[in-house]
Amino acid sequence: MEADRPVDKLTEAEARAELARLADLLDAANRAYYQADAPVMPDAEFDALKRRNAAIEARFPALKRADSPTEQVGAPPAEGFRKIRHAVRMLSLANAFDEGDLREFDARIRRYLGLKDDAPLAYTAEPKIDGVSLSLRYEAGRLIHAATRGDGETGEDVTANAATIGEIPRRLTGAPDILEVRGEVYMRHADFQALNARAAETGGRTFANPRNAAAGSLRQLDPEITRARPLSFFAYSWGALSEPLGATQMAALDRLRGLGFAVNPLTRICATLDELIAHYREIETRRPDLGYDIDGVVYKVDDLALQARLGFRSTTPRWAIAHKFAAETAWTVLEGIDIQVGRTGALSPVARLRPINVGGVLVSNATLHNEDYIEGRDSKGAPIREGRDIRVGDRVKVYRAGDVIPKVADVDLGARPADAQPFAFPETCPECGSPAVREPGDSVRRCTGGLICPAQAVERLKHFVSRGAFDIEGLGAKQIEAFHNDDQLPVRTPADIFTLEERDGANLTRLKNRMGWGETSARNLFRAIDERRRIPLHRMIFALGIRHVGETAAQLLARHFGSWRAFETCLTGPAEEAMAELTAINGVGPVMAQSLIDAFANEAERRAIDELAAHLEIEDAEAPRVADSAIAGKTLVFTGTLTRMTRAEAKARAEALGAKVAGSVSARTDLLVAGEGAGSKAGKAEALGVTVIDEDAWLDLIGA
DNA sequence: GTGCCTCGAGTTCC
DNA sequence: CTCGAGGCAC
Repeated sequence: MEADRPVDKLTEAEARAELARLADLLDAANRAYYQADAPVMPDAEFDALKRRNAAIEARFPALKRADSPTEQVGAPPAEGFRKIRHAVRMLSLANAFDEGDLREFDARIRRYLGLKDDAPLAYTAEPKIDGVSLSLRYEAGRLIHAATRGDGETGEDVTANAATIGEIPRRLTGAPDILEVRGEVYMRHADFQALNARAAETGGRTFANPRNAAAGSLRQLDPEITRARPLSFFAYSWGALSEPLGATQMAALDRLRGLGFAVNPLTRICATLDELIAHYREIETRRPDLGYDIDGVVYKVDDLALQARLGFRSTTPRWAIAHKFAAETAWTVLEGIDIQVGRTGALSPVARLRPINVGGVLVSNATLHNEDYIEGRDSKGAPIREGRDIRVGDRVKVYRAGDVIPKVADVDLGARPADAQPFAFPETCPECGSPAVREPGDSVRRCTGGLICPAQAVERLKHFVSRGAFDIEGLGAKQIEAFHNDDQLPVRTPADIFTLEERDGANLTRLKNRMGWGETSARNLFRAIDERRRIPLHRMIFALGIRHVGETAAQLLARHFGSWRAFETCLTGPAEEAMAELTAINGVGPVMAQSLIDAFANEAERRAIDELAAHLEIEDAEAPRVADSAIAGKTLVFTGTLTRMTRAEAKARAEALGAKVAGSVSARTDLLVAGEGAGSKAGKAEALGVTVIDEDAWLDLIGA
């Protein structure tokens, strides 16, 4: 067709067809570039098509499609939404799946607070809306910004879109000077159906479920599109505040309602666990008639002073839990079992399924965990599924754990084909043929090929360029695969990445011979690689991909050793000394230490590390940051009975202020906090000349 | 030895 | 998101 006819000569019908063609083309290119990381057309051509699309849209605004490529930036962060750092982190919630989990939750809270089993402890219970969480910041009563949750630390700025939602006030009267309201943006069933019906009529794109519709609508680059989408909002929490909203969760929610926010009408106070369960059942019964999707019930300790005492674990508050409804399940046929080989050599079975819709998502793969799971046993050998094994050809039940990860939950023995054979888990690596062995006590079988195994090598490289490691822009998983298989310009070890430009030569001929690479993209890649020749120590350690050493452990090691030289010297020295130094680090035990020592003792690994380090300038780690508090860096011991807080709480407070808490008094103890009825520890402390303070002095010290 | 709590590693789909 | 297991406190 006349693809390149001048825009001003197009008839309306031609323009419509051309816009459709461009939308497909650009969408495919976008996906290839951003999702698969394998460009299918040169950047210049992509830009030209995009300009043409925009020109046609400008001339025929009425024809602009719902899925217009000008709206659908493939999401390179730079062109997308601005980032907003949350003043108070947006956490997720721990989950409870049955009454047992719920009783444990209550028991844990009582233990932490030192409350007896029969002491009163009220909770709020409210439906958990299945939408998109949003944080709204108001200053002096004006909406300043709206941010999505993102990773909890940093979200996306969707202020212009949020401001178009009717249930989100742009101005508040009588609100605290600073007020961050948190809640859920969602779409009601009726609105969702109407939206999809309209989209179907006009040939626009329809959404699979209300949650996707809400998420997609909130992330429109053009707020006018969001305005046309029927979104709703429930407030359920808050972030930064210049003054408290109330003394209890319920009072705070009432205050928010008074300020003009919608608060879910099914929110209740429950005085006992039995009341919580009764309210859960009631919400479950009413679920089909609510008119919007919910996926459980959230319980929170009502008393905000108690919430403050309970505080947070690493990613969740201790004072709240989400009681989830049973996940949707579906039956389908297991068409095959493939074995994937991971970075550490772990052989993981993946179920290939006859595609099936589970809760609004088409699922064709699912995890089968490991060898034991297929056979119907748990890691300790106890039977699960009454010991029924899973065979290719079986009819299996699939669900999405946490509404995300597809899993095979059960098998229908009645539907098993007569010729179905038990699955023979491979004892050699399907990728490299090396023996795959299972260490005693380990639940996974691992390929012993190490770097010989192409699957392990490529997974190691993917880890190397991943987000917490070298994070090289334009060099994602797909590109790593391509370079790994490239005979002209191979990348087989991390060091190869840093010699790419040199090996390709000044004309970049080899890279440009490859599909989708032009001058610009090649230059951009080399620039991105150069930017990482200077790398912080912790990123370097994490990037090595040593088993048991994740991001946290890498930070710990970097802070302990301070420099690459010190780290390397320790690990290449005598093994006993290395073991002693490593295990002395708080948070490093014998297993991780051995894993580190083994990695540096292996000749091939060691060579790869040395070659890599030669291309890099590894930055020293910052000296451990000493928290700014009276007890930072001190070692504390508690003894006797504390009356105003429990031991667990006191310990958490002390650690939050940078102190270490030990169990017994020694010469290294800086401070002993003696509660009522302190015994031998106090005597020992005095004998050692350790400062002893009472509970009141302790509370003064921490400013409580 | 037991019981948290966290971390690490593996997983899917958009 | 979940499971298993490492690390640590009791």
